Amino acid sequence: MSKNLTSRAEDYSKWYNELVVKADLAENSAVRGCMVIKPYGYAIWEKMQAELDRMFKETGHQNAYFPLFVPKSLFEAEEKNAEGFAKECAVVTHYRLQNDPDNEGKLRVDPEAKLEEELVVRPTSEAIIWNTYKGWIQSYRDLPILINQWANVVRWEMRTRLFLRTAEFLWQEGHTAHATKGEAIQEAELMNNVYAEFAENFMGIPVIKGVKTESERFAGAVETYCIEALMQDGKALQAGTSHFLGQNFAKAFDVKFTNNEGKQDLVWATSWGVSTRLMGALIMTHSDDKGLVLPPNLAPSQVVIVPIYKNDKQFDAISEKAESIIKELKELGISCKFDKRTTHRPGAKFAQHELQGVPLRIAIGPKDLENKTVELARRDTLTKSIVEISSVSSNIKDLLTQIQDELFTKALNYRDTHITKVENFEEFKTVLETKTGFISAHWDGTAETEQKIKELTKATIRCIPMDNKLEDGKCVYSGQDSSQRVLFAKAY
RNA sequence: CGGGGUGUAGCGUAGCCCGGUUAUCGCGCCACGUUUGGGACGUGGAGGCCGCAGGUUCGAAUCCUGCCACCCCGACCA
Repeated sequence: MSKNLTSRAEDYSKWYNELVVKADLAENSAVRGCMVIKPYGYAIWEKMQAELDRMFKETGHQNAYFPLFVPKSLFEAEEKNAEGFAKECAVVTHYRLQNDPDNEGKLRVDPEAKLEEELVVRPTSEAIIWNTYKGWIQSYRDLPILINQWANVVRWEMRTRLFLRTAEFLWQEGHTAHATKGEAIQEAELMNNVYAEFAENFMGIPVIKGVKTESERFAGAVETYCIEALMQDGKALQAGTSHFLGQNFAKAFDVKFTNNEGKQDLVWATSWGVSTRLMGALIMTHSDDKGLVLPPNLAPSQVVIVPIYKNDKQFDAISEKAESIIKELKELGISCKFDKRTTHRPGAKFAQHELQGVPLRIAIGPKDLENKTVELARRDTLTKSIVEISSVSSNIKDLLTQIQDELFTKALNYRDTHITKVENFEEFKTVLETKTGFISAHWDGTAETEQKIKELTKATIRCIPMDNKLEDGKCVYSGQDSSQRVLFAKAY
């Protein structure tokens, strides 16, 4: 194993894969396309979960849990949804194994144990949930239902990449039921806003809120809202989606309610989700050639203390200082780890904590003991300073806030300088190949043009921004009239 | 699912074309000692059904056949 990561300039996707493995976030498993999320990576995911969960509850949602398996007949009920996911479903057909008579010591599927009806391993849970909601909803008094579930889902992807696209992934999926169309749309927009706020304020990832075009829309949705982020290599990443499902699932599962005028009506629905893919977004937004860079909000340890000593006496004196710093930080709500491993030398520890993105590092050695100082190093800027030990905790508190802000600002600057307006298709192709990033261009609104552009350039319409201002123009490809610009990019 | 490639120790590899003692090297691992302000050094040590199953041969990591797995490029996708 080489000591250094492949640089981003050399090979961005190699850099990404190495970083995930070397920073101990995740690794490939014995199961094709499925990853093992390791403790350090999972700790970051837990930070995301905790904050999202808090935000969901603050907006009135409750958690529940629905089955992993969906009977095929339920799965196929909403046709568009079923058709959209059919190609990537894992299906359970049998329920028992037996000893293989032709192959000693091996097992085989018991041909007698075939299921009456196949079970689809959920690629998403609308079907099983709406089948359940049918029993819960009779009157407008039963609405709204505002439920989220934390779960795993399976989508049998042809090609997978750690966190960005795995056959099984962790996510949350909200599924809400409403009495009116307006209320459901409001919910879908609200949750997209929650995602945007989470991405920007908590993860430090600037996002563009928008709606998807018809061809990019979630299978079964009437409208798909999304947040789109831009990665360091100029490719876009869909970081979250929120769908207004209209009455499609109510129709498919016959979910009706009596409104306050005594009339039967179909229920309006939304669903919304973010996944462990956010880990990929996190990595590709902030990290550098030395490894992961974590915004303080997401760091399992926000600060690490590395002791430097020549003998036990020095170590004891340093430990005393370290423990008192940790106590002060704890009172300020800051997490700090004292890396007192005797099995690694300071240089190795520095390198490891940089690789793992710990926002701040304190080093305490004999010189510091003498001068009543510590060395404080920032992961994001890789700068070091000598700080009086008496003021170190207040210093750190301010610095963490500053780092969180600066990471966002830096990413925002990059993003904003990588949205390019183009007026013709030549320019479109040139910008896409050389500058990369988002391209803001007029589009005639047809799926044909969208498809053609995708074939020619691999760029897709990432979204039609929410606050888009109307502007007369000509479609960048067809030359037809257009009333607004949309954002194109190559995407993950 | 189409095209290409690769399987040798925990990881990365040499050897394979042209069969022949004990399968190469680096990292990592273990023990002891010296070290500790940016990935330490020395000495010693452990670790291999050479992807699996057949075949050819006196002899196979090496040649042949079949199978399996994985990777890359396309198509598909959060």
